[in-house]
Amino acid sequence: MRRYNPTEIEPKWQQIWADDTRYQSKDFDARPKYYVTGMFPYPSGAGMHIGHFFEHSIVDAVARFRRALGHNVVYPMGWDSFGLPAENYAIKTGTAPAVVTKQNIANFKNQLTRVGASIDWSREINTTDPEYYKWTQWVFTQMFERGLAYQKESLQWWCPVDKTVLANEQVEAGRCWRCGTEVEKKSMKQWFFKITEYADELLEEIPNLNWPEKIKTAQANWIGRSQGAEIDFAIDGSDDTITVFSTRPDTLFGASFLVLAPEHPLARKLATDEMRESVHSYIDEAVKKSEIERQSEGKEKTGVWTGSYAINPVNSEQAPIWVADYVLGGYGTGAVMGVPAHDERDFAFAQKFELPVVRVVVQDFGSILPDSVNVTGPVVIGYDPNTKEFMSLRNKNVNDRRWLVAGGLNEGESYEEAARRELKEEAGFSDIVKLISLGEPTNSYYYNSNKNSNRRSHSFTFLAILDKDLQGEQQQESNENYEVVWGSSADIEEDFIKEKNTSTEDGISHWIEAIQRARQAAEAYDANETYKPNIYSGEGSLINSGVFDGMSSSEAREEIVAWLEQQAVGRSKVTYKMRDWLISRQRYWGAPIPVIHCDEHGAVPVPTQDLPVVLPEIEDYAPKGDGKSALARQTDWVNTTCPTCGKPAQRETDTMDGYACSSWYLLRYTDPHNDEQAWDPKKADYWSPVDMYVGGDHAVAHLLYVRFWNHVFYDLGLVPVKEPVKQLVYHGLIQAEDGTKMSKSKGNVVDPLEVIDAGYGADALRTFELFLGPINENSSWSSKGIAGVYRFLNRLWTLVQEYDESDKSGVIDAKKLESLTHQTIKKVTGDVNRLSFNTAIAGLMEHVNELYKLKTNGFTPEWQVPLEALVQLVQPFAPHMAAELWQQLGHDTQLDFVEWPTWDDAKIASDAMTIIVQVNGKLRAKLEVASDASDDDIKQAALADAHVQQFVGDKKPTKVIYVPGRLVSIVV
RNA sequence: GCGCGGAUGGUGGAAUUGGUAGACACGAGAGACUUAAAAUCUCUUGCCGUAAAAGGCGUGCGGGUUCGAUUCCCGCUCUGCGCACCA
Repeated sequence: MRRYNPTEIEPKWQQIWADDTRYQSKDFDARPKYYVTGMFPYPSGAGMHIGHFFEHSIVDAVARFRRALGHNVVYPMGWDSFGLPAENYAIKTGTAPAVVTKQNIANFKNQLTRVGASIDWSREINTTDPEYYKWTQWVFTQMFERGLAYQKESLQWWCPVDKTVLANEQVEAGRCWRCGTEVEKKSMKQWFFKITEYADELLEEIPNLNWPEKIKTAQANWIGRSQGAEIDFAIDGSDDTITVFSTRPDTLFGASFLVLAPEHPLARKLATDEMRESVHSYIDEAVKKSEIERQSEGKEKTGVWTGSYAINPVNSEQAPIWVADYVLGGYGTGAVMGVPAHDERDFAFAQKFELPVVRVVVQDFGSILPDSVNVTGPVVIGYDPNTKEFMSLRNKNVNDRRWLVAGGLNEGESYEEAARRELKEEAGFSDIVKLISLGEPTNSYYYNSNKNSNRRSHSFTFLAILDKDLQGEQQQESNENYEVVWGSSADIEEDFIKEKNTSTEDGISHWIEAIQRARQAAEAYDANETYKPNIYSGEGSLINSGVFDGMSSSEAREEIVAWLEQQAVGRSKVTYKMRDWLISRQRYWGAPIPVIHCDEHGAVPVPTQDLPVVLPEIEDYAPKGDGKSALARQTDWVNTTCPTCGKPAQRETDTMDGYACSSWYLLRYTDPHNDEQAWDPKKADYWSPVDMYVGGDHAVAHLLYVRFWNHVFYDLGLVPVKEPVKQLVYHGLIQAEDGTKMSKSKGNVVDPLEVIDAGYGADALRTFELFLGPINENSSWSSKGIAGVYRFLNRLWTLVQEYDESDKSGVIDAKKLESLTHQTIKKVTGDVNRLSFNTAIAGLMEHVNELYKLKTNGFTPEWQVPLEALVQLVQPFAPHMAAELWQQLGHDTQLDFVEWPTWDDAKIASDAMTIIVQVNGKLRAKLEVASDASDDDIKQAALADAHVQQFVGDKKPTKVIYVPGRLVSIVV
């Protein structure tokens, strides 16, 4: 018998695959195309790790599955090889980055071969190859001509160690994403791509993407579209105006101050003589501060008054103008209106600097009813700190405790006075230790049948600290109807929630809110703290807002903006969080930005026929901290002539962000060797979009840029669809055995080649990585676990060997064998389709276990077909073994293109089925019945079952439910 | 703080539309083979209970809907990730 020896068969098949062209995809083939790949890696010196292998296990399983389904599969591969590690290595050692890169690529490629990935190497690309970056540069010139690439002097994040500018996406918590150094701000002239022009389009397409929700929301948040309004505030005694951006123009009447970002152009100018010095020094400090310093100060607000006032356009009231760094210069207009009553940040600021708080929105409970008459008054909840009990009222007529002390405001009475009065009348308490206001007022809506009108009950809620033993007489009417009861807040709340679940009156949540606030206030009282009510920043009804009073905030938003527009002091406005994409890098190892600076013609793009602008070979790669790349010192290279006028001119010395190179590589795969154009649109037509793109990194940056470029290409007529990636698969990480992240420094990295060479082989490694769990979740490596998968492969191997060597004269239950096989084909096919590889493999294991039971009666010739199917099913996971066994089963065809097995439901079905019987929802019996038994017969059989009878007994079943093919549920 | 996920045996995980919770695997235990070990094969394995059954309890916690809930609804707790003073 041949032993399973992956170290022998795997290299053999890898050689066969490398020697023929079976994995080379054909353009314009009549079969349906399937384009699948993983995110191309940066070829680091460390080699591929277990995560790369995981990614390719997924891609390769899908590629092999699709090939067997009859698709023209392309599984291309390439190298994202521009980047800092190679350059830093070059600075240290003087070795040209191109040399190191070449070595690393060879290493990666060898590793990929050793997993048995069915890659079409004829399409291999490399971003550092001039043949490739020629077209990256060409895309830049296209962008430039459409006004989508532009140069701008701006303050930029600067990493003092890597000596380069960083994009917003490359700054993580105020630190450089590469080296972790605190970043600084530096003003420089930089190149940008105008991604903001596509913000709306990119956002609109998100819902149509078959991508993980997580990524889609991350992208939507990143784009950060805000619908709002710009509002112009005149400045008292000046011709300047300040325009603020707000998503809540409905709160305009509550704007009691304005705040400018330190970077705001008017910030210094508006400082009055007395305030000039403090304003200027505040701004100087703020601008100097790094992001990390601003953040480390937490939420503590700082700021300074300019001494000037703005005029609120709706009510002509004066609003002091402040400068504070909690307002961001780069977002909106760099100025906001302070509405402390309805914005937490403004509230904190107002508290600190004692600015007025004007409440203009009241929270509504229940749906707003038309023509509501306002009734106002307090709601009071009693609390006895000695017993920690809360007081409510029990309604004697309906016998529930979901009533609180509440009432209307008498003429001239304050809420607090009314609260005390009601507490005495309704509950009999006149000694109140303390009356605590529970913050923001609320509205609740109801219909008053006595008065035949809708009511809006506008109430303030109070917590009354009481001693429950000091209860006096209730007023007679109250006494007749209500009894004072005490209990935990949860008890009371429960009664209200019960009511809420059964009642149609949605205003009930108003009372629940009151109780929750009361509980918080009581906890604060017990802890001897002051209760700090939350400010209300949600939707509601307007108050203190002139003619807009009573409107819902959503309605008022429109009405107020309409009014502002009519007065020409405001306008509806959409703002995005996303900024333009900064692509300039002051580094050597990148694609040179193809621009020539001419004194006369400014920035001129290099004409297509002069591309590529090739990176010159140099001696010293190190940047000198002057904000320029090493290229700037290559005067021979820098000095050139203007393409427009031919006069002396200089080359741009910045290189492009690596993300630019990776933003179009998926298209280059469709036509990788074209030296006439970036790709032939006909080929892109055939292959686009990518059917499945697999990765586990870059939720926003890369995946947004790829989309952005493809949208641009679509507008240029170069691609057939707007969206480049149909389905995105985002896999989790494989962590170390202890559940922590694998890292070189921790020394817990599992080397995939070591696992293969230890004798487990690539098939076991691939299969195990897919068996660990759902691919979109993180999982942990397990050295024991891979042994289990190896055992399974070994059992499968042995099964075929035994069949091969047997005289095939056994006894066999052919029907069982067939049914099992079809069942497994169905399961594995379905599971692989939905990328549930772990359950597909489990199904295969189960199948092999069953076959082991069947083989105890020996083999027969009928085993041939089921074994062939099994080998086919295992092929996406363990292709080497599958190829070997396929051959051993007597085939000289390429298994890759043998049609995937199909199943027949009729062959899965058996004559008998198991019906479970439940009595009152509990499992009591299992019945074996004929598949064609009638519903009534099954019900009768269920009732007749002795065990079921034990539970039914003399009681008469009130209901017998039969779910066909599944269960009988009896209710007694 | 906001957004998006997740919580199931000793462990990783399964249950695709509300219908036998714990597939499959690891670990553990027992047996067969062996002089012995490894490998291999077979069996047991959620908890309580029992000689064995019967029975009871069980999918983070508290409620609800339903004949029936891991699955749906309401309210919490913990946890992972993303964004984070974005007005």
